[in-house]
Amino acid sequence: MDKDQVAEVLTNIAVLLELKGENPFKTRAYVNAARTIETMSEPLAMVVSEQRLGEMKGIGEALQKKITELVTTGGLAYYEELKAATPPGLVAMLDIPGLGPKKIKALHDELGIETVELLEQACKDGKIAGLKGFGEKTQTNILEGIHRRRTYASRHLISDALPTAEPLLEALRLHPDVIRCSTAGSLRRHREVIGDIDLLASSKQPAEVIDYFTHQPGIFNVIAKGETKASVLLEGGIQADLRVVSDAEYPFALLYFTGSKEHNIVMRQRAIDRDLRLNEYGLFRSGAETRDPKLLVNCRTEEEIFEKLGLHYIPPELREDTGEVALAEKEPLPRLIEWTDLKGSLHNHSTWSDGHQQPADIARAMRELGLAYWGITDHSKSSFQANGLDAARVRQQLKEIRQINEDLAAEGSDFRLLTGAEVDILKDGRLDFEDDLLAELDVVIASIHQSFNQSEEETTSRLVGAARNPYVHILGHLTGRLLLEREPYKMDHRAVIDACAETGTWIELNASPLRFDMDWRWWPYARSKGVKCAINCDAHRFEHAGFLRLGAGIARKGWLTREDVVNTLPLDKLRSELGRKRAKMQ
DNA sequence: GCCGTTTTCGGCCCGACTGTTTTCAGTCG
Repeated sequence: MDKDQVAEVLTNIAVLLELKGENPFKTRAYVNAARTIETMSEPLAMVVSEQRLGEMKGIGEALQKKITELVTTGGLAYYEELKAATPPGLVAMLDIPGLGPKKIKALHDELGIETVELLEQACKDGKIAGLKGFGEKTQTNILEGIHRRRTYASRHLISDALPTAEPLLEALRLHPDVIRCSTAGSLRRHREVIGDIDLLASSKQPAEVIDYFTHQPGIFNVIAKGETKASVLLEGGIQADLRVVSDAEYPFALLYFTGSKEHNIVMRQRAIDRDLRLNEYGLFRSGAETRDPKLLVNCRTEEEIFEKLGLHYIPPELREDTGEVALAEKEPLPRLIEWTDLKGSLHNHSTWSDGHQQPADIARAMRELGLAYWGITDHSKSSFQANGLDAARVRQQLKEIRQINEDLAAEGSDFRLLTGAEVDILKDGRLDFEDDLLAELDVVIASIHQSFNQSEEETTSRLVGAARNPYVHILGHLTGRLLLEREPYKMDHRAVIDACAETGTWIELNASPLRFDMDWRWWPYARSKGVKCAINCDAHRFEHAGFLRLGAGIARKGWLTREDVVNTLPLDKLRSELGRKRAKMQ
């Protein structure tokens, strides 16, 4: 078993233990161990065989044994026993809001309820309200929760959440009682997929702000409403939570609610190590009363809180507990890329294949946006579903684009289209075009669009092979995933990144909000190997140029700076970089 | 289940909200 699989088993064990009613700290030990395994940089099998598991934080004697069993035998008796003892329907019930392990256990023990369907029926029959600890309201809420889960997905693309959050935030900004406000949570951290929208405001009149918020247009219903906090369900199916705090508390609340949870635990622990206490209300010198204002360490902004804890500032995108705190202790974090650093996108489509606009119109639109260049890289012939081009049509398109560029030059414009192709990596690893054709193109992207179900070894060797081709500049959407729709195909990131490092091949950060592929979690490794990134829109329409902004946000999560991203370069420098690999490999 | 210069037991981040109770447990983030 590899580390992802081991981490998944450990996470599942934690869920099963919760349902069993085990000590919550024992449960957490499994969650922590899963995270440690997932984020370790060495191959797990090596650490196991060298018996160095115990050196890792959070892995003691018991977990060493279990992980070793998983890695060496591919299974774990303890896990199988737990699974056998827990009806799978109970796990599904955890997804219903308001139902946690204790209530689910009670439902199972008292009424023998083992599935969501049985639970729904029991609610309708009025059997739940009579149980100790349950009531009419809980029964109704469970039914509503089951219904809502069927009607709406509970996870949302950031591209759906951002435009939903913006009007709410704007409304808060305009309210006279609101002093400061911001998004928080996973949205502020710019996660690719979010659960709900977190908003934070400071005010002297919290109840009024809460009331104002719950009466905004676009609210389907109000889930909860208190003095300082409200949750609403928006018409698009996304939940939004608002918390209102005093302005003195605001920076602490913003830090706390931006998270992530794991990052917060590290920060709190750091405060404790300095004889301080950090929570959403403040940073306090140690004392019996944790919210005693006399013990408060004054901070007006998040920046000041980091400073008081002996840290350089950590941008929200990096607050994921992937080593940011340890580094911020030693030195300023890298200056992350800004979306305005981007000069164009190298991977885009036109009506020649499955795009919606013609090259001349695209050139005009992208020039007006203030970009410097735009690659036209239509599909190759094997992508027949996308109207892929054969060699003859590619050469025809080359002529058209050259003419457009000549016209641009005649008008005195510096904007240029780049010629290119998104060439398919075929099932057997060959490319869909011959090298002599690829050599005629400004920019070549190689991507997988077929045979998604091959083994990890086969897919990896297709990608490594493509990287070894001297004419391929970029590997496109590395894993083929479609967020919330399609799983990535199996491939070995490390091996592919290493091959790119060796050959001078760039890796795409496909900025389509359905893809964001390669995943941000792999960019620090790629960066450490000197592999460059191209943030590409994979645009099929004008509007997709806006993906540059979203893509830059994901690149920031991957710790990327302007220097790591090739399409921050001006056109002449980009052209010389595009020539570098071809020169090196000939 | 993990951890430890206050170390082999007794902690483990912590507060708001809801619904059920009648002082609090469970859930959530």
